[in-house]
Amino acid sequence: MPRAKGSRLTVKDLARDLGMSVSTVSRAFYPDAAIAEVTRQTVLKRASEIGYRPNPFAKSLITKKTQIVGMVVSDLTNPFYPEVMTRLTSLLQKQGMNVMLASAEHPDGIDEAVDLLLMYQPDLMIVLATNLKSHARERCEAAGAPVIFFNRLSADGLGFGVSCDNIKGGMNAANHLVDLGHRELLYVSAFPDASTNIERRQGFCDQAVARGLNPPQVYEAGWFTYEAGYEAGLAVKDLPRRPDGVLCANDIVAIGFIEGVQEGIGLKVPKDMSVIGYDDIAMAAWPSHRLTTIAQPLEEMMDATVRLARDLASSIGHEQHILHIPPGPLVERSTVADRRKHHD
Amino acid sequence: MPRAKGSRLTVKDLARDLGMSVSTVSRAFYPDAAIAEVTRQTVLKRASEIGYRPNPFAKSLITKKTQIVGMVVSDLTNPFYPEVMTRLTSLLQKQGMNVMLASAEHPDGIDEAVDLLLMYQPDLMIVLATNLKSHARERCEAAGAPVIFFNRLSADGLGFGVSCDNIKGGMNAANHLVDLGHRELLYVSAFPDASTNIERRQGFCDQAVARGLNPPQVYEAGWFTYEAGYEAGLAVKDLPRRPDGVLCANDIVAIGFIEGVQEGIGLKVPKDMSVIGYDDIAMAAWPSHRLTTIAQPLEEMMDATVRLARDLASSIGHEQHILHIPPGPLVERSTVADRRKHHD
DNA sequence: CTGAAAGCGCTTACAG
DNA sequence: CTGAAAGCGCTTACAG
Repeated sequence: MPRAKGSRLTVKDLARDLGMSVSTVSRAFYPDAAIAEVTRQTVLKRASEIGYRPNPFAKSLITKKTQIVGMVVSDLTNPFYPEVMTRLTSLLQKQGMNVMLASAEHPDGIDEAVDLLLMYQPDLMIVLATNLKSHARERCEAAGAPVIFFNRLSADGLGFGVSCDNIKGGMNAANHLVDLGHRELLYVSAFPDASTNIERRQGFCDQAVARGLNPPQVYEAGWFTYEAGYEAGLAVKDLPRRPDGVLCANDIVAIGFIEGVQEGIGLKVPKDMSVIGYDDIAMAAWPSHRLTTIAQPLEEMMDATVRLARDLASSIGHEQHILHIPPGPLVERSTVADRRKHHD
Repeated sequence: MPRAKGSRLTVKDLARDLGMSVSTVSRAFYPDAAIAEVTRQTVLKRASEIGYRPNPFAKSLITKKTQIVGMVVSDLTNPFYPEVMTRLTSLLQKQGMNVMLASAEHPDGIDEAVDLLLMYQPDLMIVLATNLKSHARERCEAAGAPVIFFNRLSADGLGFGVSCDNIKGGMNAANHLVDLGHRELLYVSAFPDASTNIERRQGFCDQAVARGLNPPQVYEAGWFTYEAGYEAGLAVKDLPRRPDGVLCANDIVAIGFIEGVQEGIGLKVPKDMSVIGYDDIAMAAWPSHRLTTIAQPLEEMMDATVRLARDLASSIGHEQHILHIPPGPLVERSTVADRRKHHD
């Protein structure tokens, strides 16, 4: 028997309806509570009939658990993140957690976004944002909320992280190019303070040298965007040496880069220059691009994140650590050529 | 003087610290409360010093306002939505509202996502999702939360909506093509239950007829995705009549369509066929695509949404209505040809 | 296994 | 303008 129009049903309503005490009714919603199974079933049945659900706010006041995970995003122009954000949200919801979102338009706004979310005392924060030098970790820790950095490391290497092994990924790209006879490499760098960018570059450059090449040239595109990649492509003509193989910091940069190289200075990919991306976003497979790229092991990364989230939210102790998941495979498509026949 | 490690500061702590009553302290946070201005300043100053902020959950228990807006998304593969979602989130945050996110992987999951959000008794729901035949509006209304449909209409035409005038947009596209001498039009339709799709189609087809052409052919691509557009492009060869001008349901469909037409059946855009998109997403301007498109008046739409959100959240009465904002301009790029010279 | 009572952190009539 | 008290909707020792 629903009551006044606007207001939700409360435990009291349900208790009165059932002729039980509020304590008993409340217990029915907790699997571990001491309550007769038959009582629980009666309560649950009636609750769903009349549409009663415990008010999560009142509940959190007692339990000190909010079931809320705060999610901070900023790197919006990269299609990788919307997908992660949205799929992670679905997965977390299936675990009974709800996502509160804060978006920072600029990498420097991350700390602000974090503070906003912290007001709601989330059980956990997940940071999908770029900026290595934010103070997100300290702030969350001070507020008692553990943080997971997804696809990023925190500035100090502390906190929880889920990341693919970007150094290894960079190495794989270098090996692939060297194996196919490339001799002069280039790394197109994106946001300089992103750990992904730094690690991919390091793996790529070190491995090139280890394989006997000159240290790769590095072009600082500055951002993880199509536009930055395009500018980098245009700028290739001003490089001291013309590269024959390049790794871009991620797919969206690579797609812009290829366009810049082809339209701006008339070089052909992969005939004149091979290009590899990183992420394997949906767009990389489009006929328009057919980008060869290092895949991210997205499923594994998300599963690991959700598992970690579940544990942390229920206060299961974990040493802070970074989960390094092996990089996904190098997906061969149409932007890398075999140059071995051209060399001796 | 902060207290025990884990726990947040409370009004009591601040009151004790200041030698005031909790009532007085509490009042300092409400602009309309009866409190001496000097007292308020003292409280606010000390609060920010020791880092006290009222617990929003406890607060909402009394005020029945949560400052939460629930946002439902589903149309994720369309880059239009991540951008809207994220920018809307920023704008709402500036108004003191917080966004709780639920994502439905499938259009049919929208109602489920809505229920989940409703648990948190949001002051307002915003639906960014596709499906015209969900019961989102009824459910939200039953739960006492007003709904704004962004870029969509509800199935029954009720509820609040912010939408560009898609019929007008479709007409503009038809006029542009007819003006440039196109004679045989095609509409590439996406999700059949999306109001945007239906309205754009209607405006386009009706106006073509009004201008003396045959009714445009319609190809049902089924989804707002690149892949659906690509398939549609491939399918052009099976059409009874070869179109010389086409409007796609949105940009991402258009980009896929063009690729399909060019790669699959060797026609050139715009030489053999002109194509217009809808939305003017960032990608449309990329050198890879240079898509001619009907822009959405995004800024106006978001501003209108935020204004409406503010009013509704603070219970300012409004008649339910759809805000129809005039469509943005037709942005001419490189996918429409002038065919007037070929006709007499 | 069940119920009466206390209390989570707040706000808001009600007196003064 | 200020404070003491009641109460928002819940959970959880504490008795029984």
